[in-house]
Amino acid sequence: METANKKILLVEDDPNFGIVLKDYLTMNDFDVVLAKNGMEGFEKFKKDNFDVCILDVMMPYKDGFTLAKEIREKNEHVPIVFLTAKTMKEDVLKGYKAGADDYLNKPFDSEVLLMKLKAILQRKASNGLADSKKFEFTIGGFQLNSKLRFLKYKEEEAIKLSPKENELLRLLALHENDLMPRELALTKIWRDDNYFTSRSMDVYIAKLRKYLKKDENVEILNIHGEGFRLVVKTEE
Amino acid sequence: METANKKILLVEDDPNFGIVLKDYLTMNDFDVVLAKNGMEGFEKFKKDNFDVCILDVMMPYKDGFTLAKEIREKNEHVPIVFLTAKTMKEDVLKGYKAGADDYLNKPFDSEVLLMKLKAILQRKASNGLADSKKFEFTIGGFQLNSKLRFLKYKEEEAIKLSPKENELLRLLALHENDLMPRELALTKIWRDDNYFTSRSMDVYIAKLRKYLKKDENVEILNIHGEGFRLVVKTEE
DNA sequence: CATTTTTGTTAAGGTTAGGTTAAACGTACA
DNA sequence: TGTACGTTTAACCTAACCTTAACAAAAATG
Repeated sequence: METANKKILLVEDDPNFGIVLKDYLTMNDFDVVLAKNGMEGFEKFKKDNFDVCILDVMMPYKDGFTLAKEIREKNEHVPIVFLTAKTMKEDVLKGYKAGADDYLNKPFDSEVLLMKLKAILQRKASNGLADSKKFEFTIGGFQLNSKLRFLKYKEEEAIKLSPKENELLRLLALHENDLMPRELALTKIWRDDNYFTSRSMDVYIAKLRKYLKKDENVEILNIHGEGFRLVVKTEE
Repeated sequence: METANKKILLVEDDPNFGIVLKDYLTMNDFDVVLAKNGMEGFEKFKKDNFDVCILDVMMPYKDGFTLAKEIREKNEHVPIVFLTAKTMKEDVLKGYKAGADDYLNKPFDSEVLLMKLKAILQRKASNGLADSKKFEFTIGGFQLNSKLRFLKYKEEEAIKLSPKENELLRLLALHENDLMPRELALTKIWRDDNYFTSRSMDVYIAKLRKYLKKDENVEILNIHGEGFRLVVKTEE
């Protein structure tokens, strides 16, 4: 189903080490987004969906623990791994309290990191079927929580979604920037693919478009005769 | 439901270290069973149910990794933490392959171990089971004591809760900010899930809402067709 | 270019779930 | 035997949800 690589947010202030690590992970089939400080890391986190975050603890302006806390507020479940040169007890405690999934001392063996990442991703995956477990999404300026069925735009009050709205948006998000075939939604959500369910789905697409209008970088495009595509323009 | 302490199987061949660690964990409210080698460890594992296993890697006759493999065959999910003096890459890799949940180098800080154990147990707990022995909750400005069945707002006189009010609010609090499925409350509290018990539950939700009105940051939201959500807004 | 098919959108209708209050019921206990 | 308390049932109303219809616009078709 999902053939895409796992996406990693790597926040590391040492440019040399950052690049090396990024390349190493990329070589091992991860999609890596590198941020060079906590601020940038949080911005990038908000704009995309990651499978794991790797955070350096010692960073200027915003340290890894503070960043982790902010990330947890946006997404309760994304695994976080800390990197640190320090071995002080205080830091370790702080890290676990912030919801760390693992902890690595620098310098560390890159293969160990790789094993840890795989262990973490597998743990998440085995608690339920891979992406059927995924219910938190970032869609441009929106935050979709499809377990609690709400859609939140920036700091605005969350909008409640109906079951159909929710499942449809979730399906679109799972295929972000890619085709979400009409027939897929109809069989998965409506359990039946006929003229009327199809029209019903169009009604729901219209509803979602209305919600998503708040962010002009987000839109649902139609691919005539095929399905829909949720696109998120990422401008610089 | 579960009032018992968490049970730990500790397998450690160094008698001095083993006793010290056992005492330390016992002091911290764990039930510890100590085995002094892999063979004995496996025998004890088969005879009881453990919440976590802590295994020394370097042991005579049967090392920790081999033991871990045997344990995994008996129980796919019990968390395993390795202790080792070695720092060799090989061993770390072997450990993760054998399904380790964490990894600690000796000598280590005992408080770090404690945090790790808690993190692991919490991870397991949040994946379903173990709704534990929690009876006191802070809900915004309220204090719920569900053993004594009262709800206190700030310094006001405590309100007495009826058994049903109490259990329902407790269930909601256990799932604070998360979905508390309708069906869960009905099966756990009403022992039956039908039209009338469901309506009865709605009546109790109304009662609780009335009590909770005192704090405008606390509310019970409905998730149509799914259940309820006790939300506590944390303003800054 | 005319025609058919697909999609966009809004609104009406029907059904079910939930919110709330009050009366009925049941049981323990004075 | 009545009254106090917890709980259920009834009743009524509103909100939520989904489908269908209707008409307009866009895209494909020949």
